[in-house]
Amino acid sequence: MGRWEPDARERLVRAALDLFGEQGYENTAVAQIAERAGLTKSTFFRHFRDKREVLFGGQDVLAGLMVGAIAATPAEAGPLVAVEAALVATAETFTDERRAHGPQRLAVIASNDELRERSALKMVGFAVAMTDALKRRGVPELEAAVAAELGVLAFNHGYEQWLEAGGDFGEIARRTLRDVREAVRSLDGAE
Amino acid sequence: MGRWEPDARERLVRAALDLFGEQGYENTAVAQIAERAGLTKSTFFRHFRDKREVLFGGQDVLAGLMVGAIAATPAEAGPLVAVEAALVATAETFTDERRAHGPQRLAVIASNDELRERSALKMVGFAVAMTDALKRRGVPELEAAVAAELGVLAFNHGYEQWLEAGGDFGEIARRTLRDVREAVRSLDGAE
DNA sequence: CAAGTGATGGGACTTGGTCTCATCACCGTA
DNA sequence: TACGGTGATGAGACCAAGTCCCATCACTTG
Repeated sequence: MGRWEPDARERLVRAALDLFGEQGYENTAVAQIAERAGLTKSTFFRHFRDKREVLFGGQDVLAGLMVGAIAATPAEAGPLVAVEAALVATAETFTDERRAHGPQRLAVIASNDELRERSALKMVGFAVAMTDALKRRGVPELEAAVAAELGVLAFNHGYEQWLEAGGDFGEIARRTLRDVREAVRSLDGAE
Repeated sequence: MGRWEPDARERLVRAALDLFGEQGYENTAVAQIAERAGLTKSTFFRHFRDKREVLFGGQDVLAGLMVGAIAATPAEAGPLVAVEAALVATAETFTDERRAHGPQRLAVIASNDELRERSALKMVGFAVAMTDALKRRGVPELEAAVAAELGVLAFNHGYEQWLEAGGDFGEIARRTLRDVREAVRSLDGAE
């Protein structure tokens, strides 16, 4: 595969993140992002489906890791064990570099409706992916859906904590999933 | 408030639903929807934030009903009792007329990414609204989030069943919420 | 009957996103 | 070393979503 300046995609992400921080998401045109990255609008849309997607690059990879981990979990294990494995499996993508621009990314997303929307869709994507993976293990529909939803909740809480404090995401996710399970138990106890 | 032909908003919704069904969402321009409703593009965007929103009219009302019901639940009641009240409180909006074009609406949403995205955002909106309402009752953060998420799950399953079989949505929602709770219990039992 | 109000029409304008075609760097091979 | 193939890019036309601004029209109220 031929190339000129390498890493066009990464350059676009960086340019976008910077410009969104400087001027806000809505005040930044795609053409401007491309220009700062030394590219053109055409090329931008060749790398990203739309303007939003430049902020959600790795999400599909994450879903894949989750599904793989659930499939690889021993058949005897319960659904929540598989979900735990799914969260832990994503840990490899939580690099220091990702943590560096994480807060900036979150701030941009929080500032804009379109972006919150896309974020919501990505989370639903995780839930659906895990639900399907669990069903493929023979877990009944509703149990699978509940387990997946709790997993997404734990994932999000874990992500927040990882951004704040750093550390091994695998451990953090295990902890937040345990917290979620405790919350479930106290819920069911109270009436 | 002066007016000409009344119910501009309803006419726009009907026109949109029909055209989406006939030609698909993407092949239908806003100007065309407006034209069929005897209006113009300007007026369309005065009634709806964007093209998607024409399919998600009542959702904000639903969130309001949920929040109100949770606030009105006796203080001694547990979070899931409040969530049940929230779901039941939305039953009044589930009219026969709404059920009539429900399947068509769902089919259109399922056919398009932008619309699934908007739908996901609305569900997150429900979850956030209920979570906040529960926290205002003194429910700890995580328990509130879990209860709200389970509530949204039950709501969605209930909506599907209501579309299929009809009946009183309040009863249906109570049943699906009970099913979700049972699924939670079997989850926690298995390991 | 005049003035005010709220909903609409109309059109200019920006930008996201698609599409098509030309171009250019690199690669393998003769 | 020349040549053709391939894949990434550039360039520009084009359409539709969404914003803005101003004129207009129906209806109400004093």
